[in-house]
Amino acid sequence: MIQFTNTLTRAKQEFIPMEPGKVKMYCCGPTVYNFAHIGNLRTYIFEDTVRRMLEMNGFEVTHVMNITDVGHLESDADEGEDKMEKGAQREGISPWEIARKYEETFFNDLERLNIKRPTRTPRATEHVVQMIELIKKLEERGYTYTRPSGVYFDTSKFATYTELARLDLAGLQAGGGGRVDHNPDKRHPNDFALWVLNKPRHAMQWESPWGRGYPGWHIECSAMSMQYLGATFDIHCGGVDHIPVHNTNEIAQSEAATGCQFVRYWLHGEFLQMGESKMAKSADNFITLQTLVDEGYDPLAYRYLCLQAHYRSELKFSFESLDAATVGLRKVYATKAENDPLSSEQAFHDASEEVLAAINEDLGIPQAVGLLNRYSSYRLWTYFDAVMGLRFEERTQKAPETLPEDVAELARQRDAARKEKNWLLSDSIRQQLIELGYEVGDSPAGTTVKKRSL
RNA sequence: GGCGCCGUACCCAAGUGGCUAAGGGAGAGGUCUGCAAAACCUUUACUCAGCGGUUCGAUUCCGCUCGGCGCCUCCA
Repeated sequence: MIQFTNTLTRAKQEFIPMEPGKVKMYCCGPTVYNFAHIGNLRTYIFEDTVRRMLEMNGFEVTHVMNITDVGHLESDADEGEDKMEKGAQREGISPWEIARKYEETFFNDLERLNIKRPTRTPRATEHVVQMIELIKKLEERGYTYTRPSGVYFDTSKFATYTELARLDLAGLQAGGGGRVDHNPDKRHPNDFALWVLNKPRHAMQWESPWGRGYPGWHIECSAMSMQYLGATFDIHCGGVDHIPVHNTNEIAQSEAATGCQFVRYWLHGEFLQMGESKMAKSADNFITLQTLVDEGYDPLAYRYLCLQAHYRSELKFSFESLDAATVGLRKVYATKAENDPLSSEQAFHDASEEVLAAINEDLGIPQAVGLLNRYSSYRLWTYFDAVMGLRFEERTQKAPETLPEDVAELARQRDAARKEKNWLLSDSIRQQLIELGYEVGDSPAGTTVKKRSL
């Protein structure tokens, strides 16, 4: 039995897809105006394990992730400057080039983290027609009102607006501490733009029945998810920050348009904590995957770190814990194929049932990792790498490498020095080899040298 | 002002109404070694922020206090 904590009910529920054997899943993707940071990537790793776990259970998963390449306003206070344009100004290239550039680096990050490429990754700019159709439908059904600044969704017309986030609208309106900008065009503070009008400085614009403008940032997820997955689909994933606004609005506009349930299971990943606060692109305190690589870390060590924390708990990031994960993963890769502790079929079967049960209970990846470490079985690691995604076999079954000649020569010199008990020389050669990035050891056969894998 | 999350050993982090509170890292001791590295073995929370309550029994449920964080504006 598979169980997920469904944000809709705030309870663990058995997962049963609409169509036997098939799962339709949508995940909020990146806004491609800058590098993804490792906090963003934590969420994509979580979503990847959801998909992999479903596949291990025999489901055929259709995984859709949007690419947000339409710029949206920085805030209501900003006049016309959006993220895509901000990035474009920063780098002196067009918004379209910015979008393609960061889309590419995003996919590159996924690859390095061994995150499976989603089945489809539709771009918002290529689905403006579908968004307009959806807004038209909402307009026909009387859920919208149009003002000079745009077409808005009237949240007061959607009775279950507060359901997902359990919002207290009165409370939201009472406080705010000055953080909420009051847009005088909105009837209710929670109403949101479906189509934005009269922002001439905005670079990306399209014609629409309401005039030239661009889509509001929630509508793309509704339009694209329903196009590729249907009016109702099984799973929608995202970060916890999306619950009160983005996902809430997605539900409202989707269900108002179709009259049927939008998503059956909502799964939300918690944040990565950087020191005292969350990592944020706007705060400039973010670390990219490339930063980690530049510091000499293996992307999969970061993946391993993430696997050790439950997706619904905050994870405190530090280089100390990344170091710990690196050493830990190195030991995982050192698991020997010989003398497997689970040599009997019965033992292997029992152990894999135990690990799968952990994984299937609300994605208990951390417990599963704990079990895999405890069993320390090559067979078991190999089997469950389908979910863990640590490239276990690839990293453990590396073909014996051919050493560069200078390295081999140093090793020979060291053997000679050791034979003469010239410890001073042999130790200095060892140091040289280590600095070249090799692991050096002594065996009865002489110096052993191998490239450090991570 | 509203909504929500969290507080487990030096660090990261699982987990459970009651058998020995996972796992990883680090530390300590040992085997091995010319010395190391690696590996292996042993070891490290009578306790789960504090105080009350429910209970035969709570770290796990409830309340309060203290502390940390997130969202309510774009945000994974």
